[in-house]
Amino acid sequence: MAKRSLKERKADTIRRINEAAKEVFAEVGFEGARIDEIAKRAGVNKAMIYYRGGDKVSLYAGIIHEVFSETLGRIVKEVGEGKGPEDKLRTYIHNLSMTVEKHPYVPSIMLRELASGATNLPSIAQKDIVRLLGIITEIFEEGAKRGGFRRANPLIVHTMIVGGILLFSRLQSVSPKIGGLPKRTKELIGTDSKDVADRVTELVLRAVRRD
Amino acid sequence: MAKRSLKERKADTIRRINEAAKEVFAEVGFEGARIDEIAKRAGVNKAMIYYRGGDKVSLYAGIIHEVFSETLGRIVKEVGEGKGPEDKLRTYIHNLSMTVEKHPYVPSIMLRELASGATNLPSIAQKDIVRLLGIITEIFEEGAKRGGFRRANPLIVHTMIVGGILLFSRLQSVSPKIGGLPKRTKELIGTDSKDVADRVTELVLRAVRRD
Amino acid sequence: MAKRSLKERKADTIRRINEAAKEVFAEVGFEGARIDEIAKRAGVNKAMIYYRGGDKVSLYAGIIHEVFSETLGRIVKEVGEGKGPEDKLRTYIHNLSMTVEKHPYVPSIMLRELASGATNLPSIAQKDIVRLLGIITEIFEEGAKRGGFRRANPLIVHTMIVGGILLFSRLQSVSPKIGGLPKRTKELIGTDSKDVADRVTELVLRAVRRD
Amino acid sequence: MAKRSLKERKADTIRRINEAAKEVFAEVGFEGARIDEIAKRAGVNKAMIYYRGGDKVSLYAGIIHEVFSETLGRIVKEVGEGKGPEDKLRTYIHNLSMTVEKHPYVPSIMLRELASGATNLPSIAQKDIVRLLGIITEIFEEGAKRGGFRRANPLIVHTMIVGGILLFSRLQSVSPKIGGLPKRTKELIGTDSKDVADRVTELVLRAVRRD
DNA sequence: GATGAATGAGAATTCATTCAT
DNA sequence: TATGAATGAATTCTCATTCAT
Repeated sequence: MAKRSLKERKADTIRRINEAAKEVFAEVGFEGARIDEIAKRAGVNKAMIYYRGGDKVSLYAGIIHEVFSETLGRIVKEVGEGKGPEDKLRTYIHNLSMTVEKHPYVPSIMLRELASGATNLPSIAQKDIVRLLGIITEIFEEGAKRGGFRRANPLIVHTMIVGGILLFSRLQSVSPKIGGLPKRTKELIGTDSKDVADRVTELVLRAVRRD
Repeated sequence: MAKRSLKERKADTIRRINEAAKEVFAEVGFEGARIDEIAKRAGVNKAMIYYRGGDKVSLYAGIIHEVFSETLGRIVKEVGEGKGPEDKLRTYIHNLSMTVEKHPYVPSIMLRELASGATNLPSIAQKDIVRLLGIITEIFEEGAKRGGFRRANPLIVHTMIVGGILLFSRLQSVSPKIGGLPKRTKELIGTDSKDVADRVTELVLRAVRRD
Repeated sequence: MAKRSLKERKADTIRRINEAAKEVFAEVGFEGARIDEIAKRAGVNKAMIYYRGGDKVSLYAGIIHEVFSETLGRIVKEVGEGKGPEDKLRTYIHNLSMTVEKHPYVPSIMLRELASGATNLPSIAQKDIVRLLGIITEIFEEGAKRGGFRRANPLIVHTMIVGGILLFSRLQSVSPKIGGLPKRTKELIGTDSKDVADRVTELVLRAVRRD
Repeated sequence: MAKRSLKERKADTIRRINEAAKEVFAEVGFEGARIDEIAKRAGVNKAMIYYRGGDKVSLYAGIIHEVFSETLGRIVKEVGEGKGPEDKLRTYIHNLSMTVEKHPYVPSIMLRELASGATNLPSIAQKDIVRLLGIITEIFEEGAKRGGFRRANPLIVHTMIVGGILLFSRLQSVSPKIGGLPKRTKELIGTDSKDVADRVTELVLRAVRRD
């Protein structure tokens, strides 16, 4: 094995811990996650996790924050550059979907946070959510005024978008475990995630466009 | 105080245990739930739970099964009686929404199950899900052939419907805890749940109707 | 084994835990004490200790408080009844010595608290100490005014009394472990504790009496 | 900054480690002391402590030994030079007090050792204690035979002396933390340590002198 | 039917110590 | 000489579950 510098080893260790934590949190949630298991998957001693400054809570918070700030950052920038509400809505959906595609552990974690009432969600992430809701509300306001959108409750649309993306992603993961699925259903589930974003986008736009 | 028969006391105890369990599982999930807490809320001794309902797993399974079989039973019956795909889709959405309305703990539990890959979902409930997916698939097939539906992936529509209902319900619960929400957003969240079903239905129908 | 009622068993368990805790805290101090060891000596499962409401801190605090309030109670009462400062001083010393005789774990615990700056001393016990110092100060004031006492710093006298009692008690415990003690020294150490109180009293009175 | 030789740096490092260790051991005892904390206060890396002084036990032993051998050496020498038992007793007390004055961490450490039954006391230090007890025993024997001392148990006198010095020193440290002390008591505690030795000496001599 | 007492098997976290550079 | 990285072995505390009455 090629020798690596101390710095590289450190960085690698941290990265492995983070990867493992994402996996485990996604699989079994915050409460269900075991530090032992994270350490094992990261290939480090359990104490290493604490040495690197993280107890369970901060490990979790770090992961959430990373994803949220990245996603929100992209959305703020790209939606800001969008021409017209329809384009902006496309961008909005596209970016949410991209996050799920890049970080497959996100749906599990987010669904659990929604389930628990955001118990373990760091407060900074809560602010990110508020901003996200603000953005889609603006898109709809603009759409109703200038663009061709019907009047609709943007939060319901938002939950349908996010719900569609998150739940479909989970359905894809869960389906192999579910026995008795007919072939046809399996094929429908096998849709790839870019495709999902496109289909969701299409459905949403049809739903909100003025005739 | 009027004396109650043994039978009545027994039934009452079981009912209280079930109510408490639903609450706790919804609040903190399966892993996070504590038998101690359930016992406390039910006003019974911890040992009583084992004496009655069995262990944590079966307590959970019982709750899930109750809701699933009830919901699926309704849907099978009423969708079967529906006239045409549009009517059937309305009934489908309406019944899902009704379950959430009657059993406010359902969204939390379901989202967690989706998150965890149905780890704790009893196998009988898995069959129920398969049947549910079968039903919506049929509605869309019929809609594409005879009715006025466009070709669409019914699973994506299903996840948008369910996602919309479940996530919006959670958003309503979580929102008081989230600081910094603008008034306008709070108003939009305050929509009542029947209304939500109607709005979801309307959006979905617009999305899937052929022009 | 004779069957005992639930209440008796409970009381017995609590008593055994308390005894064991006193032993262990005395032997190795608060920091050194292991819950495992306490449980083992008490003949109960480790979890029992927590079931009975005590974590390490409260277990310790309970023990301290018991001894302090008992001792101070006796001293306040009996010193109050004493005739003249000399009698009161005898009573003061006698009662401190009695506590050590009845509760052999006290010297270890108190010396450690003095060493650590009362880190683990419950605040109520701190108040007890303040009162104790108040009492001896009054005895000396009265002694200087009315009785036949010389002017002396009562706190120094107090520390010599308490130091003598506590350290001598410890010397008796430690001496068997110390190799190389000459016979004569061993004999001197073998003095019993009532005797110690008497000798301390005699020395102190000689030291403070006006010629 | 002037460059220092390797030797100087090494010596300085060792000195800093020793100072820090004394502080920490005094504050929280052997069990409570953390190598991390010692390293931090010494301004060195944790591994340095092992590289230099060995492990926790030997670090502790080194500190104890230093103080003990120094104190005993002084006492042996100066008591040997003393004229008559009264003078020797003065010297004995004076030297014990001097050690406490020079090494403020000693009372805490010694009280803890007494508390724990000398668990962590290196065997060489145990021999020092035996010699110390021998010396005071001899002073009293001489005093009873030739000088003007009454018959008294020298070990009890020793514990009163040592107890007075150690406990009063601790009382001074602890008192700022204790709320509710009356002004008068605070003033009495504020006595400086040389003064304490003088007062203890005076009290002891009055107590043991033949009338 | 109901419950207080009790426990085995973990769970997170800490810490003295060693390793590799 | 000096140190950051890493870990094995505890340690406190928790919790689902069983037992005895």
